Amino acid sequence: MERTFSIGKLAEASGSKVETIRYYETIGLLPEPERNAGNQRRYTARHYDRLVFVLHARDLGLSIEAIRQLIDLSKHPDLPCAEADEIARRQLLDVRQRIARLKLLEAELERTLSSCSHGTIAECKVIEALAQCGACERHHRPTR
Amino acid sequence: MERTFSIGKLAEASGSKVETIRYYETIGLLPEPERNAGNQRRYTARHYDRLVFVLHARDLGLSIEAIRQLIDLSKHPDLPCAEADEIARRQLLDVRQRIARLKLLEAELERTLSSCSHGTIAECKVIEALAQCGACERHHRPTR
DNA sequence: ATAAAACCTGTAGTCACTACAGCTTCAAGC
DNA sequence: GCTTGAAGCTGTAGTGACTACAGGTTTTAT
Repeated sequence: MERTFSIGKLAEASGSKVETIRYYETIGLLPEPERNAGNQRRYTARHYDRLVFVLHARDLGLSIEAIRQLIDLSKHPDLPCAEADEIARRQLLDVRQRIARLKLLEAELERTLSSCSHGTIAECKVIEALAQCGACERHHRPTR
Repeated sequence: MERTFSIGKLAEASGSKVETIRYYETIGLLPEPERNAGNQRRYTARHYDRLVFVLHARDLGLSIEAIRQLIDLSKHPDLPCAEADEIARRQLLDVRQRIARLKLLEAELERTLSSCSHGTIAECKVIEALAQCGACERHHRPTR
């Protein structure tokens, strides 16, 4: 019979948390494991593999829904992989957009900080800069 | 008497939403405006300024809590601005870390996608790559 | 045998909104 | 002045992806 381990060991081995594992089970991302005589979850290496898959995908920024789709896809190994490819491609586009946006924020914060002459709040450029409209993409009317 | 406008006009002028404005009021980021005879909110230019300040700060990634601190600071204009400066500085560090992290993800997704030979799911590198450990920073034991 | 650590379920809290239900009020056209 | 539809009101629930807690049971180590 297969070697099994507790939820605590699985959390430790995977670098995640006990609560997260139980949460993934309730939303169906992890299959329900067997229980021992005392009703405690006993995991196998297959659970570990699945959990690591989910954690990696989350680390890459995939939503739970996207991961669910990938798992569903992997249950039909003879289908073409265009869909899986598409999920990753969309994610890549999204990551690139987030990088671009964050770089704008970085520049804006640098601008904000460099203009601060460390006086009192009344003359603080940080607060002032936020009240004004720097590299702002928002559609609003100009400040008075 | 001052010119006032409705919550809808304020939303439109600021590029935000009616619900968001009411939400900011309930959590104390916007002061409660006067009401007209029919109990509807009537805003002034000062409300608009405050809202734009909050929206800009949110766009820059500041948390509601950080914005609350900045607003509190701005009520004491004679204090030194070191604290406001510090909030922006922490935010800049955070933004830079997020950028660095996203760039790792980008590289990983590129790697994942470029190795896909567009066959069937069984041989799909996208799913396979997620199951394995690329540029992964997570502390877990190696896959079998 | 006992005590501490780990586990269980179920529920509530987090953040920053967003959506909805079921009302009241306002503005424009006739 | 009347009607109608848009806009406003309050209060509550839902979102995503967990996280924390209360109050119990089981396992493990001594």
